Amino acid sequence: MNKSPYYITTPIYYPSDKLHIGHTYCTVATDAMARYQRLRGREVMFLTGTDEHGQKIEERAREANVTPKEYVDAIVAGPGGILDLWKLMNISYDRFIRTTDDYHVRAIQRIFKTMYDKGDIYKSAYKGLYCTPCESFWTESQLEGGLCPDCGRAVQPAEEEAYFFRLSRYADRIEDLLENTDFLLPRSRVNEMVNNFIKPGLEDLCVSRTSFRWGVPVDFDPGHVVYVWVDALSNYLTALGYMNEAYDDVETFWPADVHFVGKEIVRFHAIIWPAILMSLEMPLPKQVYGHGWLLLEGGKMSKSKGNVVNPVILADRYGADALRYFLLREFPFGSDGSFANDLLINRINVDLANDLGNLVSRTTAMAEQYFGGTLPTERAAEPLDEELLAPARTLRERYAAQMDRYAFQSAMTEVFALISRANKYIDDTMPWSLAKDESKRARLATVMYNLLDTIRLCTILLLPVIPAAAETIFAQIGAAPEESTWDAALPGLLPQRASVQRGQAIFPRIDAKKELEALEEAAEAARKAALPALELEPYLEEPVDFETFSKSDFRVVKVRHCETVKKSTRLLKFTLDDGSGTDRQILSGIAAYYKPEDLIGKTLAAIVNLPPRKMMGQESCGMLLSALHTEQGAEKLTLLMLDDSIPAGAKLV
RNA sequence: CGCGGAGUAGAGCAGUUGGUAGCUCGUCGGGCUCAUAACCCGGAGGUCUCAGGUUCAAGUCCUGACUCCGCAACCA
Repeated sequence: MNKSPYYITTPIYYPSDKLHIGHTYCTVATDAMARYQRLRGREVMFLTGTDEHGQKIEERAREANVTPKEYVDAIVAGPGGILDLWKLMNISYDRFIRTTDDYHVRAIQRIFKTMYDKGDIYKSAYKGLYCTPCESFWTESQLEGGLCPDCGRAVQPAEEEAYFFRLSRYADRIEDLLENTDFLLPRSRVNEMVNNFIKPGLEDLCVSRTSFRWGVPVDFDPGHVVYVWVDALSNYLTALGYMNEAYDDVETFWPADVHFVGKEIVRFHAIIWPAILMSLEMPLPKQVYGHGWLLLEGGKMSKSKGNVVNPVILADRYGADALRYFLLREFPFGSDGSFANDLLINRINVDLANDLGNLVSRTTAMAEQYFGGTLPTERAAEPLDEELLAPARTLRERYAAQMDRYAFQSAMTEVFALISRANKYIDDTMPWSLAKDESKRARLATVMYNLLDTIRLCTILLLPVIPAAAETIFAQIGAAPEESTWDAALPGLLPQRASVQRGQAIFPRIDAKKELEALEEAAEAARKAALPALELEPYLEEPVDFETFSKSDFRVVKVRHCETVKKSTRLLKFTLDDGSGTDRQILSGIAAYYKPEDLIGKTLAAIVNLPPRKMMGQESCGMLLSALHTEQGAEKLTLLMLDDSIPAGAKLV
């Protein structure tokens, strides 16, 4: 068995917002792989973290009126932040790096200087299209209708001084790496990289900026900060202590065994990162795996579409294990998948509740009922047992073959095929029938033992995916720690006098219909909470001259009568005393906000010299004044109500 | 002709190196009663987008067409 160290990483996430199910997906997969390798007996370093610099964070912080550091601190370490999410999801990372950590900042400065001294980083001019108000450079393809995508104003060609990385120098070696090795997986990502980026020619990369301050300063050239590539990618090394004194693990763990990354950042990891390492004369990671995305309703998940799935809500309702299992079982890791609540609930019910949970439940119940919880040692095997035991003997190897190629979905399918086989074995052997015949106690004990032992075996292999539930199952079937190791993942290693301890249902069945509705509501509530608390109408920039304003005749009016308008959902009809001696009729579209009877007798304000206008066949002479604003996406309207001591007809000036 | 991916039963998906097309839900029928109304068996339902080609044999390889999706470089 291979006991060599194993180093695996997630990307470091950009904490400009809370993380969503996509980040959770990647991190859960990495965690499962890390736990699998630990199960295999390897010394694992599992690294995750956050990429905290850059213009976007600087802007967000300014909008929130806090410093950038305060802003990211809240998202990373604050309540409900990234650290909390990983705790909730039971993520067993060994180290968490933040690019604002002192040791990382110092190391980046040294790395930058090293590459500079070598001649791989040089100073030149960055040319681009610049939006002055936004202080941002844009590429041609980013523009919307030739205008700045942020503010919609015109952009000008401009240039700024910047440092460049001589990426072109390494193009040939990288093409060879991608095409002739299995460095980048799955294979389908290779064509995309080579055709899109390498064949057209690799251009040198801009690796510093002067247009914002929030980054690692270039210590030998004040005014420049290190741009994202060198800063973020190097985290995989600095977290081990490369060019810093915080840790001393480079020898042990570098090169990394695999970087798990989303397909959108494959390019950075498969081209730029190897080039940086080549420049630093460091060994390359063994593999980069570009996993697929979770799509929603056929489209990409995005905040603007309002279809972001909140992992916290799901984990709270169903448990982290259920969500972890779903993510890894439902989707092929290398391709995109469609996320939907009904898929989640269905998968939990069918696999975890009906098949696995129920198997544990019925098996432990029978062991208690027939043997008081502890099996006797007499045995009576039958040929039928082989139908369960034969696949059980080979399960571990079949599972490992899938896990070793990152095929979580197939690995889970292998395990659950044996769980299904165990359920069938119960039907085939009919323990309840054996229990009625005293002479068949040895046979009954054999059946129960085979079942408990199969559960144990399957549970070992499920440890990487559902760690907490697996421990509960071990406790219920009486498997000791030494019987829950990789070496023990073969049939027959549970003690003959196994002792069960029946407990609560491990994965309770979910009422699908009720839960789907509840999830809809929760999503709706979350959407509302995310809307701005208060929105105001835009202020008019065009001035109005005094004369025009003075022409408007605002008067105090008293409501004599008020009623709804037939066939209209929005209108209320007012009969008003405007002080002139003649009643005035005004129609107003405020039925959604007021009941007619509540308004009778109130003192309001109206403009009375608007030309009369017909609405729903009735004449409206003027307009009532009200205040309008938006609260969490909902429009609120309030009539201007005045002190009742003011007489009708009083002019508002 | 920018690049890549996808198109398989009513729905959602799996099919690694070409060898009798599988899974979940739904549906119809049967069995069991240990269990979380769960479990087990069986039936119906597919010209594997279309058209060519290679092969003894193609969902799987090749060519072309149609449709959908993603990416398009300093953007995490």
